[in-house]
Amino acid sequence: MDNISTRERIVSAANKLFYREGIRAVSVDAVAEEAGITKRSLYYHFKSKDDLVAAYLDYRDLPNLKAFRRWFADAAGRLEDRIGAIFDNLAEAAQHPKWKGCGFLRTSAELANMPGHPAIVVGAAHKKKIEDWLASCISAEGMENAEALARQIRLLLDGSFAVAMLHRDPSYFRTAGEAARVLVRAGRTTPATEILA
Amino acid sequence: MDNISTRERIVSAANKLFYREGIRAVSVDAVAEEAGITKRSLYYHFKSKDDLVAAYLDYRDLPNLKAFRRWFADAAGRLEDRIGAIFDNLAEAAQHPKWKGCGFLRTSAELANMPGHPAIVVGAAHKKKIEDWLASCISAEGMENAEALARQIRLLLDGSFAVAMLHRDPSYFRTAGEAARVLVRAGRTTPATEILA
DNA sequence: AAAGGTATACCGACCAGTGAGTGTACACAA
DNA sequence: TTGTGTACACTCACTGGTCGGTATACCTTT
Repeated sequence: MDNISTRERIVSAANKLFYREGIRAVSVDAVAEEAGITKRSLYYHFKSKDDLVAAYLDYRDLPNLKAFRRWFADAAGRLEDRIGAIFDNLAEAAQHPKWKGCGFLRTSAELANMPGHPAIVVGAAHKKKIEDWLASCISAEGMENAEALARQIRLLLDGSFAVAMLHRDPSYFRTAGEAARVLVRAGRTTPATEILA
Repeated sequence: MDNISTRERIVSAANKLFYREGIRAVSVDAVAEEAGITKRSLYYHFKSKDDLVAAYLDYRDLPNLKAFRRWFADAAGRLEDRIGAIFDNLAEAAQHPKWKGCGFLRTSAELANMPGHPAIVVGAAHKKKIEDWLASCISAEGMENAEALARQIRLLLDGSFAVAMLHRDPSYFRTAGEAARVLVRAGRTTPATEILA
């Protein structure tokens, strides 16, 4: 078996550097140094940089999902307000000076020329989880068009990640939150067949 | 004066390679070779790779804007249908095997660790232009909440770029287009103060 | 019109540094 | 004694960027 704590130190170092600088901008040497080991030891735990990148995203998967769930659970009001709260919390988080957008989206953008890359698989799975979770929240409220609505909200989510990062302006999250509220309300009063294409 | 045609050959080569592979994945040597010149000559026309990257995005600015304007102008129906047509055309374009998402967004994601990078400035300006143009289209229809609505639609636009690329699934453009239609309709029946935060 | 100067546009060769990934040896624990 | 985990030293291709030099064209000045 692996020495867990070393492996975790490596992934944590990778998370710090890859999120801050990007994938190709960070060398394996830099990750090893940040983790306080040699590169050769890193290659004992990971068979390639590509695998390390996938592990980096995997490392972010659960904490991310949990934050979303918490924000939603802690919010009061109707469904649209609780979904809106997710965007408000994101706007808050994006004010932190170390915030650099969504690691999953940034990585997938950087590796867009390698479709089957393990990190892209992890990233796509993460985003699907978010979408599915949103759909479950919506259908728990008795709405029938949950999947379509969840997709639309997810589009606003990822759109605000991209735009807030580009302009370094967290207020786009609030704009997106408002749009999400409108969509939820519209979905409640309109039959699903009109929302779908 | 510069020899225009050489400079243009360089930018065109940069466009081809940077869009296909990403910024850091493409060396200056590779661009020079694609342009059929030596690296030394490339550095005669551009003072650094960073400048070349900015020129690459600048090269995409106008054609992109024109496509959007054309799609909107050629579409029939009400405002929501003409805006929806943009998304439908994007869905169409994204089916092309060479489609790799939005070059502006991908570049800004890759260079997110260099906020003042000339290419990011160009990218942000391009996206602002799109947003402003959308707002002008909306207010031309006599709607008062044009800026807020344009922002929301732009969020859906960039969101679908990111998501369609991640999953390699152009259908997200159509989902986003449907959401945009809903937002336009809601904006017509609701006073602006309720749309804004 | 000849001579000289200057700016444009290009190239081959090179530099110091960095990239991902390896071969081998050594320490420790079961 | 066998397997796990770590380190040093290494390969070799490639990186952005630069040096010195050349061919051509145009613009003066005589």
